[in-house]
Amino acid sequence: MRRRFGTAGLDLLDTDPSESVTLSQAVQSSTEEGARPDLDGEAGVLFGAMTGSVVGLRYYTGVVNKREMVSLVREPHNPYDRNAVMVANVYGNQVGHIKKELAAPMAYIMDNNLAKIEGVVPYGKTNKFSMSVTLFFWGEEENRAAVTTKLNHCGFRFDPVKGFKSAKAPGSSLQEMLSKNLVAAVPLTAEQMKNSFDKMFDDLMADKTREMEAADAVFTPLLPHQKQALYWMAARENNDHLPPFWEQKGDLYVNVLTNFGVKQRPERVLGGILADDMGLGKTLTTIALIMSNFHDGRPLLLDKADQKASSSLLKRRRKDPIKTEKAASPKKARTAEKASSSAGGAVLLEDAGFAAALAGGSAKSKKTKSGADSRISTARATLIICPLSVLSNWLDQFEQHVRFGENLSVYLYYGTERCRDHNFLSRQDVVLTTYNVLSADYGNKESSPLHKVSWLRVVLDEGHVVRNPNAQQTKAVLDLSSERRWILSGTPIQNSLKDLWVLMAFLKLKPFDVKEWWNRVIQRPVTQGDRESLKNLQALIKGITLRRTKTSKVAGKSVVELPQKKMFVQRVTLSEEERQEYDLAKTEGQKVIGRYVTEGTVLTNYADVLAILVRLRQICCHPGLLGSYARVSSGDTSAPSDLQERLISKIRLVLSCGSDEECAICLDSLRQPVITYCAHVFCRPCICEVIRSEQERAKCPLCRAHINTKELVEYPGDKETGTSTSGKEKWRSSSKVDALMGRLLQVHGEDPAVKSLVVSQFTRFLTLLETPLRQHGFTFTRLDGSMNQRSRVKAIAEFQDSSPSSPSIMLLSLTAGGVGLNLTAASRVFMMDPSWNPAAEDQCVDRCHRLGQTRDVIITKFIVKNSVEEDMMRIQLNKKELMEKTFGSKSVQDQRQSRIEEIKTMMAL
DNA sequence: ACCGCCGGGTGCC
DNA sequence: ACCGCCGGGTGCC
Repeated sequence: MRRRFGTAGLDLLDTDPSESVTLSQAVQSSTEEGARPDLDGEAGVLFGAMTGSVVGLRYYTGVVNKREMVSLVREPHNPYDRNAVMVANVYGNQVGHIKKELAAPMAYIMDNNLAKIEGVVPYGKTNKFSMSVTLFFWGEEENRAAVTTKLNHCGFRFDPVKGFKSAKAPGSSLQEMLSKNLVAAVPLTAEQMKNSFDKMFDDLMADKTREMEAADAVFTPLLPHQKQALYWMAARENNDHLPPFWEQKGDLYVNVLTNFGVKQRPERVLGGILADDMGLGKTLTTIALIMSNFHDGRPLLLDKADQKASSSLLKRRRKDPIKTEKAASPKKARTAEKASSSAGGAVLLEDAGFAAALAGGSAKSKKTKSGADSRISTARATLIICPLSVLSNWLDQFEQHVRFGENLSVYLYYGTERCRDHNFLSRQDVVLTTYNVLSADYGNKESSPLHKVSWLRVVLDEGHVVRNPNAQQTKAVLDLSSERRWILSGTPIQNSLKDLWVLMAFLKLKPFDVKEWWNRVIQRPVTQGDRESLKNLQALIKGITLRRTKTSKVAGKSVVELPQKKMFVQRVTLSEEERQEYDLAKTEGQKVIGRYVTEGTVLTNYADVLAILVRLRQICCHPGLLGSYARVSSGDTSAPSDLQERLISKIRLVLSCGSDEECAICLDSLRQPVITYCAHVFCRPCICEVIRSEQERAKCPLCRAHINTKELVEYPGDKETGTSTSGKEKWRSSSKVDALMGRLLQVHGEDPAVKSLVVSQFTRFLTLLETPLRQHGFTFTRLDGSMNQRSRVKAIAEFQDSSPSSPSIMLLSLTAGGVGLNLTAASRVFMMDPSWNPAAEDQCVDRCHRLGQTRDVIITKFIVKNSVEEDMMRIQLNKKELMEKTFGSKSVQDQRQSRIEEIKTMMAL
């Protein structure tokens, strides 16, 4: 049986390992989301705390310190009492049982998932037979009554808040906890989360500036920031420190967060997270690490000159010179194995550990290594797991960066013909596989070859893909056995703090590899805004992560030198005809909105207001953008009788043209837009969160009308009505189109090799632009949100191609593609219309202003004089300033008010 | 456990 | 003596 919990055998006091494994597994399984939904992932509220007693201490070996956190585990099959609740320390060693009177209501509460109960031992062990424990009850508000009633029925009562002083685990007195709970738990958005993490990494660049040269076998010269990463990674792998939050106190090693202590030194964490931004060369750095830091800082392969020159000195440490394994394809594998087994034992090496490693660790040895010093490693191979899409990239990069002729054996463990002999695998230098293959193998547990090898190093490429703790692939990854572990990821936090748990578990950062401790000590307190815990999290991440963004600076110098980025605003004057049309629409809009303003119903009619603004913005681009339905907008008169229909037409009005409206709750671009019966558009997750937290009392954040989940109408998607726009009608230009064409011709005249991005929020505008582009003989391609994956990839590849026949222009919708989208072929950007969301514009520019860009990037923003566009620009600037100043912490009321002000300004009201 | 509880021994002071 | 009191045995769930 494999030890998931892993450390049971480490406690010296633990006399019967087999028993403790079972125990550990009980702890483990009780914290896993299993058959019943669990609470510990969700924050919940603290119902209260009380003191209980732990009895039966003399029968168990688990020890606890003063203020140590303990876990409570139900034992429904206990032969003496089916209500039994056992108490275990952080390593899962049993300490005792909860006294039976109290165990009765606790069992009821735990079995019905009414609350999550957590224990802290206030005094540690004061006598041989029993001790007190402070119990904290956490749960959903709706279960509070049930919990209190049950406890009262059994004669128990929560301690009064005021008199409560004892049992203070760090940062967790009842008072503190209750007061924290009064602060509403506002979940961070993905963007806020990303920002706070980028900030977290920022201040720790300074001490990570030492460099290390790669081994000679690495052909490609490393850039300075890559040498820094290499130094740091090698140092992490060779470090001899206690893991974060562990301290030596007397003869004990104590975790200062949980106050748990053991005699056994906790295992070192060799590895971490390389979280550099895309394009900084994580792959190359990792290859350099593999080549340069084999055992004890020595390179994996010694080059020929070195071998000769120092052969006598190095005799005992040098690699097998007759090494012939080179199996890049499964077919070669078998022959390679034969060759190596005949040559394998030929060299005598005195350094047992090194020798064993060179020969390749054979079967996974039972984890007997205990002391940090006495371990003898037999591991040789590095296992790299990556998504299928980058598999070939790894092979290419090994090929490209490792000096030609080196006997590096890289085995691609992929395809039905893959060699499943774990002895063979453990003799490789590198084994490359995918998450799919790994978890497929893991499906037949007994026979998963990758799980039989003791790896020197396991690397999770794009490590953020391992996120769901219940997924087979996660279990497969966590169950690998390795000395050193690395996670490569540009975005270690995809959505929330929750995502980090798997990464901590993979790195075996005790005690966070067990979810209960991660939740209790980090996740819940941090999400509830506890500063102390956030500091702890920062310290934890800081210690194990290296992250540089393309804008990171090291000692005042940019990590990556990017070409310049220059932004120009080109003001466009409307033609007389356009101006007339614009002013007409504006007067009409002023009337409508003016009425709303005097009535105080701007927010109630927000969808209409937006539609009017969109209409004005469209006229600025091209009067032909006004689709037939857009003209119906201003009043409410001609709307269809059916409410559903009317709402759909409204939401379509706001979104169909591809405009980038934002959600009033998250202030970010709309995701999964829905419209309420009161005609306001939000992200579905945002508005659902409001409804969930306010229940029946839920009101629309914009107009305070009652809302509920059933009354949300989805945006049915853009049905391109494909009417007037397709070239049939007589082509008519616009001032802005003319301005663009003038620029494009100029650019082309100066240097035909320069490529441009033409960006708009209105996809219909992009379509319109196709006509003049064709007329002037430009070749172009297009990328917008409506395209499927296949055609996207094709469009990007075409555009990035440098051949003369490749398109020189890409029509790009502002929000198309993720952050990863790489359009470095372009060095000119034309922003056809301003967006409400400045971040969206920055992100868009970053698609070409990124690593790999060789030219200066010139951005031209077209802004129509005396129009909403100018107002939008101004508002954007204010917003940016405000965000920087206040961290976006404006109250909802303020936001509403400033929205109204914005609209009034724009409509000159 | 320097307790509580149980049950046997014991019985004026 | 159908009590009180004493002191030894005993002890999680």
